[in-house]
Amino acid sequence: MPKFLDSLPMILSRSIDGIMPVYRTLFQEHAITDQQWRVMRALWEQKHLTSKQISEITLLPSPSLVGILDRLEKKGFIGRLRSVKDRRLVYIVPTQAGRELQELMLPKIEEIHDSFMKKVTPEEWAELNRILDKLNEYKTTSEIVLGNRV
Amino acid sequence: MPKFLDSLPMILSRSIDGIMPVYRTLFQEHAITDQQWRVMRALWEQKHLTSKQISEITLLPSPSLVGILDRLEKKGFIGRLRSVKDRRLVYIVPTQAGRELQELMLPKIEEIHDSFMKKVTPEEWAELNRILDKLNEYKTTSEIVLGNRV
DNA sequence: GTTTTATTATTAATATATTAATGATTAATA
DNA sequence: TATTAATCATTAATATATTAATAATAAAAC
Repeated sequence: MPKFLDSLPMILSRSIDGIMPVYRTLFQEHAITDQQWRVMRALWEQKHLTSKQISEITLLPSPSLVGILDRLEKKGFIGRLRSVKDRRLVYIVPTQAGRELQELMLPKIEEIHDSFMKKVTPEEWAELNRILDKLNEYKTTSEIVLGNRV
Repeated sequence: MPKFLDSLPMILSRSIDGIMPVYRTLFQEHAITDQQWRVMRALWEQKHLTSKQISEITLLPSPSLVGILDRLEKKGFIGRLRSVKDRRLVYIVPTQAGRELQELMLPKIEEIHDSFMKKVTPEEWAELNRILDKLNEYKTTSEIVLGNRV
């Protein structure tokens, strides 16, 4: 009856708990958090992004982003620019210091990424993505019972 | 250059973001949180567990657990019992109401689990676990370069 | 053109995560 | 056995997640 530890949320949590500390060592060297890096990473090669776009790219919830952007702004890594065409929008732009942080961190982030890629074959990596996507496909229970005849 | 969205943290985050809402609907019906359910689930068929044991089983960090247990206690689902043999330990025990909550929720949790299991073949599920484990195996960079000759 | 509806960023309230530190207690060691 | 080191639960400080609500603005519908 080991369903708890083998449940989907638990195996994914274990995986994340094992993976993030590898990145976190780097984040701490630059005194930023996981989420703050996600935002900076999303701004890579972008002139600007709205808060909503950043939310969609980074998967960070909008209400959380307010504080995350506040702190990045206070650290001098980003700026906020209210759109003149649609005054509801706020464009987030990396500052010079933000660009420098990106340049500094991205190569090491990619190193870490590569180190994970080396642990599995390209086929396994593709399989992982395929299976996760399959688990996230939306189907109602009845549709499953009916044998996927959507 | 889509490395960001295809990075390990991002694909796992996307997966969790897709999966948890399915469970959360049930949690909300019983007015508890993801973490609070994890604790109750860990206590299933256990007379008692120490806070530390619960932390290890549920992957919830000890400092978070203090508040989570506080709230479960306030809701009447668990009790705290100081050990007499080792007065550093605190045993967490489910109350009658806690047992009833478990009985009520566990079947539905298993239904949800089964609905996910139906989305993939048993082989795919095993593959997923195997690949995630492989990604979490600890190897130093040099060991990988040397071709796993540990 | 004015009312209604949508959208964007934000606030508010509560719960949790992360890191470091602490008090109480027990185990290990000189 | 007196001292030191380790362990457990907890606190503290800061950052983020979750859900619901709000103010400002824009788009749609009447």
